[in-house]
Amino acid sequence: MSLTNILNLVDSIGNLLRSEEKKFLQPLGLQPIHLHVLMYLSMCNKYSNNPAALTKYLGNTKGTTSQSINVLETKGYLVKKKSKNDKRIIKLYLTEQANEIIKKLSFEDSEDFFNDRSMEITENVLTNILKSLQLSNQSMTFGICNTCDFFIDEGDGYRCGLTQEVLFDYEIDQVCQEHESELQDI
Amino acid sequence: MSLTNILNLVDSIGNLLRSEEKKFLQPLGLQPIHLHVLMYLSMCNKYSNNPAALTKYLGNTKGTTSQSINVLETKGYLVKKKSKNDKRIIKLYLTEQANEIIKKLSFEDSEDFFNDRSMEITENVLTNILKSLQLSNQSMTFGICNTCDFFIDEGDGYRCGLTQEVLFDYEIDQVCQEHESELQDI
DNA sequence: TTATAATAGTATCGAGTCAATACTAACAAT
DNA sequence: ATTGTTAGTATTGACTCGATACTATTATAA
Repeated sequence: MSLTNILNLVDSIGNLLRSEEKKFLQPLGLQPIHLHVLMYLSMCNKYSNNPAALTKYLGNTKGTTSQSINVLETKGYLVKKKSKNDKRIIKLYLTEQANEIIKKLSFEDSEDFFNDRSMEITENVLTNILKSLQLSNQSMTFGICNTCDFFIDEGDGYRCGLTQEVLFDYEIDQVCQEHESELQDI
Repeated sequence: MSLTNILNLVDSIGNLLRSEEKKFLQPLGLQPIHLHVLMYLSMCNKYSNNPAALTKYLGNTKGTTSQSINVLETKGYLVKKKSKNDKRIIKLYLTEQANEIIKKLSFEDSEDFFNDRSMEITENVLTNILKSLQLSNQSMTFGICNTCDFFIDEGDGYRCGLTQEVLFDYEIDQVCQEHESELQDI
């Protein structure tokens, strides 16, 4: 019942998932890194779908990230658009072709080995482990929008306290690179 | 509170751990795959410390595994010994140099955000997720010796029901490539 | 208003991983 | 003996990744 045990389990599950991913990606001519890029872009919000955020998320150099993006662009999985506010920034958008791949790889939640309470506890424990790892490594600050300290519920809508922009319903579950929060008690 | 949420958390924690691993390995001139090999060899039992088991565990081809092992041998992290029973099989043993690296990367369990019951539930849920993934993919059968259906507790000692060999105390917590078990109820 | 610095991203090259293929050696089976 | 299977190695080509050097845009400062 130790943190080490849990992290070893996380690692084992991760190894298995990656091993299965590989078999799926092989016929498509894609590498694991490319799938990570697609998955990230499918989760992230409008402040976070650029090469710099990807670089931070993946832990690679920006040159490497640039190459990964080019491969995906050439193969038709994403398109680049220059940001209007800041012409240095490039926004990345997934194509329908990419969305189909992501759909195939998402898990169906049909199987219910576990009761809801167990799932809830597991989710809380893992969330806190993730947060504390992020804190102790000071490296990554990614998180879900509506769990952020800057998130504001105005009753008739939502707002980001950092950018002061209004948030649409579909945006509040997305991953943001500017995410900040303290640990929760459980 | 869904399986998908939990698997996404597992993936995020995995990404973060790998990202941190990379920073640690860079100065040593090692790649992530090499650390996975070392970690596996530090956990596995005497039936599982050979290139074929590593190939199955890592999901790579045996040629690729052979190369990874050669790098680690050249750099002094492991030694090869031919098996006496079957001269085709090579047994892999970690050196002291490798054990030091593994020790540096193991987590200290000091921090106790979570109560024991939460940790226990999390461990059970993750264990069952791992098992069910292994079942549905029919690929990997690795697991801890004493959770195996072949494991026999004889009161005054332990025995493997598959090989019929006596198991020493330190062996019953190791990872085995022949592991088999059904899902637990929780 | 220029300089200067900082930020976002790209291009290129060398080192290294990985898959595919073909190979040797040892064991198994008939 | 033979044929087949299993365990591992060697080689080659495609590709990833990090390092470095580069352009373009924005921010800061004198």
